[in-house]
Amino acid sequence: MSERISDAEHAVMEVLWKRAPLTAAEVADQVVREKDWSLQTVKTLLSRLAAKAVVGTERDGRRFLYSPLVERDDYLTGVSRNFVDRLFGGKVMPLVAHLAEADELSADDIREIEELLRELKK
Amino acid sequence: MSERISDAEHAVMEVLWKRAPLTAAEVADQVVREKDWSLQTVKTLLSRLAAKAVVGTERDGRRFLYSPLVERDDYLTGVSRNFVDRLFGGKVMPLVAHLAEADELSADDIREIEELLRELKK
DNA sequence: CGTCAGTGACTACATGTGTAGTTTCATTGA
DNA sequence: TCAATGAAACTACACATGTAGTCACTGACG
Repeated sequence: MSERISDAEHAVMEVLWKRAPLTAAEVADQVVREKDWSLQTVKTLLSRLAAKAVVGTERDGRRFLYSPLVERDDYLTGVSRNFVDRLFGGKVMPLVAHLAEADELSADDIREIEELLRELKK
Repeated sequence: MSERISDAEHAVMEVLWKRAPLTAAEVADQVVREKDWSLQTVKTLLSRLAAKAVVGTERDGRRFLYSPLVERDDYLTGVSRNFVDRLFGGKVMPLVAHLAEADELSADDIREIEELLRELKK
């Protein structure tokens, strides 16, 4: 049932996942380093996220402090699963195979992943 | 510049990637096994894909035959790259690590991926 | 030859998304 | 005290998307 987070909203979430709580202005300051958006745009996104209960608000005098209510990890798990399901029939192997074939994996990547898998088996 | 393919459109593409060219009715027949859509819906999706030049049309009497103009592999590469870039800073390792931590990888998966990586190094 | 079924073309319409502008209200500095 | 400032709330608006409905045409069948 977890609410959908759009691309633009995601950029805002990344800021809050780094540091929170923040005011809208502080979030906008950070977001603007990446995206060329106006303060109003960021505020709209924050409102939408709050409406979806993906971020929480806490009154601080006349303004709000925003904090994520969803863990970044949980979010990533959700979208990753969805992604792998939709595009690779739910199997991770074809995804890795595809990335490998498409030369998206460097030798370093391969070594790191092998290392990781070795750890996992313990 | 490659045109965006929406989720619903993607389901249609999967059918055409399996076999093509097909008529709209044939595509719909296949799609309906997965999604509970009407023939009209599938036709709309085909039109939109054709408008975006993601599928090509060839007149066959009074109807059309549809074929993909985009390779499945190229499409997958595009979306995978985009996905990994947006969510994992362009690195595949964190993605695999994440899936692993989230217990999305079975022991079989791990073995298969190791096998694949071993092959790659040759 | 007239009718019907199948086909593409066009239309529809609610909701989501990107991207703000405008309004209203309270606080604070002069 | 009063005006300017800054914050949230509300409004806007075009385009994308999911999900069809309707229309007009044409060829096949009786």
